[in-house]
Amino acid sequence: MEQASGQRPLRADAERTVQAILEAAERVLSADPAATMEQIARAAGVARTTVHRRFTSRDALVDALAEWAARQFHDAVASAHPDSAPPLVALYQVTANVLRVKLGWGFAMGRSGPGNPEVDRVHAEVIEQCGGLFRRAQEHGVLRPDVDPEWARRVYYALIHEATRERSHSKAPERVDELATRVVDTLLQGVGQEGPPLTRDSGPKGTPRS
Amino acid sequence: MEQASGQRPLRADAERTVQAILEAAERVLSADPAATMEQIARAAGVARTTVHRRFTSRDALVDALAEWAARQFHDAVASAHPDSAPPLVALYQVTANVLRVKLGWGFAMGRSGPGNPEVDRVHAEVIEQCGGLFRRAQEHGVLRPDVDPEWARRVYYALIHEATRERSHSKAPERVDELATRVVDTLLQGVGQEGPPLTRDSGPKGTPRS
DNA sequence: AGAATACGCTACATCGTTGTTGCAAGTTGC
DNA sequence: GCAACTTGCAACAACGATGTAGCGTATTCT
Repeated sequence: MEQASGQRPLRADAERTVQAILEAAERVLSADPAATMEQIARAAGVARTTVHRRFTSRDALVDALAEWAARQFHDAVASAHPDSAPPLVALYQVTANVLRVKLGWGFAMGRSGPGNPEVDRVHAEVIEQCGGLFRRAQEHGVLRPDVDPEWARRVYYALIHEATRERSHSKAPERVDELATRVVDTLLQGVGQEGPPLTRDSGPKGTPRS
Repeated sequence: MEQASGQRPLRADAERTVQAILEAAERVLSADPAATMEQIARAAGVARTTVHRRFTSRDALVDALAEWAARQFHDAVASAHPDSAPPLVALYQVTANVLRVKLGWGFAMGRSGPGNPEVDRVHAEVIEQCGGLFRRAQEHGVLRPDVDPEWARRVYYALIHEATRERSHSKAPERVDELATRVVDTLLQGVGQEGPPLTRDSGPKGTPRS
């Protein structure tokens, strides 16, 4: 077992094949989570038997995929120094980094599920870091004191996920910055006008009271 | 084809069986989208063959489920009068109604996909209504003028979806109101302190250090 | 009560997917 | 150039899920 993880040094072409399979699996499985090995193999431009040679089973393949994505995810968050940089800077940096990764590996990151314990461990670690960041943000007055940090984190995740569902997947760096700005803006400010909305009546416009 | 849709008047007990199957399918499929007919049948308390008697195929079952959920979704939105009530009232009402439905039928609503054209039509209609509501909200000064209405709608969907992922699924009415309040609050205000965050430097704030 | 309908159960046919094996041909690396 | 490695291809076995059919029994409706 564990053929995909560098058990023994693979030859150059074999290494490329593994990479091609992983990328194809990402693409195909994000479109249809129940896709067959045949579809994945065709998308990777290899024979189905070759896929089985590199990954002992279908589960092993999606496991490797999830593990690879989890590592990318972790690195994207960690490289933004979420527990040392100023909260707002770190928040933006984390957002941009994660978006960059998730734009290309959307499938493998969503389907974490209780499968690989290693993947769960990494995800929990990331949640821990995000939680710490949000706590610091709250102490620094970036977040409102009365919001549940857990809810804030989940909203944050959801916004990032939604941002990756944008039309026209141009992975250009400036596009990522634009998306990150929108995510952070929406997270902190929402989409409404200033002023507490629910405590006031439905009073339409007229008195924006600038 | 089309056995589930009242082709011919079913007997009372048969009608109940159909209902039980749909509810069980919702529960089981939300836990595992690739669940077997056997699992669904067991969960419904009937034999697998009975499921096949009521639904010609597996696809027909999930189709019926999606159609049923789409109708519920549509009714939940329409009954809030999204294009006549004051925007803020309508927004809250729509949120509460949709939450009420989705708390019990989360699976069938997420998996819309390009399957049943009727389902797609209903969903498009709902999106149309939401779009109109958000446009009116913008005109009434509830939404900021510079936000993309489409982005606002997607954020709205994501927040509702996230709210249904809460621990402890108590479908108590007051719980729904609490969730709806949180969703609308977060949508309009976000989770941050007042003031534009990204234009200012990382400086935490006016020294809250109590 | 009687006819129609619905259900559970068993058995069976079919199909698609998974995973394996062997061999020939092509590629890489020394 | 040669040995080791890798891939494609074809064939095969095993498995689970889907869908069908028949029969005996239970329920509903009138």
